[in-house]
Amino acid sequence: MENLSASSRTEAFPVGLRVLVVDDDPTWLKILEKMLRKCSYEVMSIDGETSRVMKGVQHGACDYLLKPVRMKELKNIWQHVYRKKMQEVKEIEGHDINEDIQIRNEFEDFEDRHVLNGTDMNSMRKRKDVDNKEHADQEFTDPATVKKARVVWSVDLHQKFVNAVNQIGFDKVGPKKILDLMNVPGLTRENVASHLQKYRLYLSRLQKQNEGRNFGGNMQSDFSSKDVTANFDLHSSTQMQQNGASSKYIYTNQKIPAQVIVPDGCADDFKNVVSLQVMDSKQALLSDVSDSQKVNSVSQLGVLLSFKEMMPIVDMKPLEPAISRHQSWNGGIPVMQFMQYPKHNHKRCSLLEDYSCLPKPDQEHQVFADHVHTPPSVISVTCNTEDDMCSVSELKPVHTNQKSSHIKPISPVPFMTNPVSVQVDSGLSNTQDYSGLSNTQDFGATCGKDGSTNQKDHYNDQTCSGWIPPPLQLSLTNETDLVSLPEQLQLCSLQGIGCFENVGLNNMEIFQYNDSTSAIEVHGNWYDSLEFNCDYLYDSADYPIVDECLFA
DNA sequence: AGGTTAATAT
DNA sequence: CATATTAACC
Repeated sequence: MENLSASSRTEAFPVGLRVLVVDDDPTWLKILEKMLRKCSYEVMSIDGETSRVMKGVQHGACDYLLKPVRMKELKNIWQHVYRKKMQEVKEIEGHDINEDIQIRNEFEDFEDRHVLNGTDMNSMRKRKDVDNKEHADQEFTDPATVKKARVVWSVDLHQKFVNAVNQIGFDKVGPKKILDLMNVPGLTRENVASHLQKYRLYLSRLQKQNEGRNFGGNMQSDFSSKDVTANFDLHSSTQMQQNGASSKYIYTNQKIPAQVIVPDGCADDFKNVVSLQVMDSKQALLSDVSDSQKVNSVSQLGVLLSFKEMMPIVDMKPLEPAISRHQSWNGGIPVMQFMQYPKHNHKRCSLLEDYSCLPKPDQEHQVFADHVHTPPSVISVTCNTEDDMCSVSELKPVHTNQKSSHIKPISPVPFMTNPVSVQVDSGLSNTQDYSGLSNTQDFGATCGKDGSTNQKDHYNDQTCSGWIPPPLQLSLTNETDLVSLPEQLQLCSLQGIGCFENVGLNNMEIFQYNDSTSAIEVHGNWYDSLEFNCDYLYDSADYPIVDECLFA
């Protein structure tokens, strides 16, 4: 229903339009007009002459108010509007709680501002109070009496939030910006601020855990994480520009190993977090990395995947070798840790509710971008159970013959040469529920419980005790072999993997899974350089478009 | 004016 | 208890 034009306001009631006839009190008229216009109601100011009122009703007026307007009457009208709106919302997209909230909030807001605080509405207020008492029994239907609903951060809402954060850039986010981007009616800045607070807390918690796990034991000072908070402020004034070229970020140290933590969005039970640790080194080290790998002298990437909420790091040994090497390369350079975020423009980043989609610091991007020529990457996967861990591979190239592997080596990408180590830890965890998948609950079980297994065994023997040959393979390197992950991980890692994109493999893109299908989508550069062949995870058809710019 | 943090409410 | 809201501070 359209609104009546101003000119028609005092005259005839256009046929087919709903008209709300109100008294001509300027104050009320203004209030109601504003309040109802949003709902496609037209507020009219006329006298109470019966004929005119009748005319209005005949032409669709759903109600009318005569002076003096009482709160009760106003509420009734509002209720009408409210119901109508709700119905419309339902018809369109099912019940959207946000709409509901918005409408109710609007009314309350209106009530507070114009009634409770109105200087010239004292009498009205009194009446309102009386009315409230009189109709206490029907409050449940009265929107005005409904307590302000708490915003429920549904998956969808959170997704919007995350998307907004991604677009803005983690280092530049602010409740206001996020609110604007989210464009969710009824949502307030405070709501967003609150959620942001929780979000940050969540991220910091994850990072903390991750740090402990990765650096706590064997890693030393170099990696000792300074402040958790540092993660959030990637000082770098990184510009998240995908515009590409602009490299504005000031990176503290390019050689700093970076750790990316990726929260997974798996189901509650799946408390694991996937974190990616990226290490950059210029040395070609990795001699052991592989023969097959031509290590270039550029940067190496070590990617660690760990599952969310893991327990304290149990054992880092599997990674030790790699790490030590890294250290040597980097010397005492502090590890830069940050949360991994999807590219801003990842429209595709639709991870479920979980916080997996973090804004991505571009620093990484930048850093790696510079190193276009990186050595082949190697992936090492380690799976830590609560007690022990299994490591699949190390920096060394894995010589696997797994044909089964779903991984299909992809055309080697020249620049994608960094060795990538993936560590998957599974632990117990708590449970935040930003997860949507619930497939990995028993991930730990799959890992050898004996814990004694050492990485080598693992990666040479995939079937080593407890270790279940994972179907999921991340093959980041051409020659490198695949890494296998426990099945349960497959899905989980989805998210984690997605994060790779930002990890500085400039080519990596994120992939996300859809809630409905859990399908993962890989897009972006990721597979430019990498090849993921997990059919079950995603369809090649769905592969995102490769960013050709990178190849240019 | 907004953002961040702490307190409080649910 | 986890999370949302509110209030108090930068």
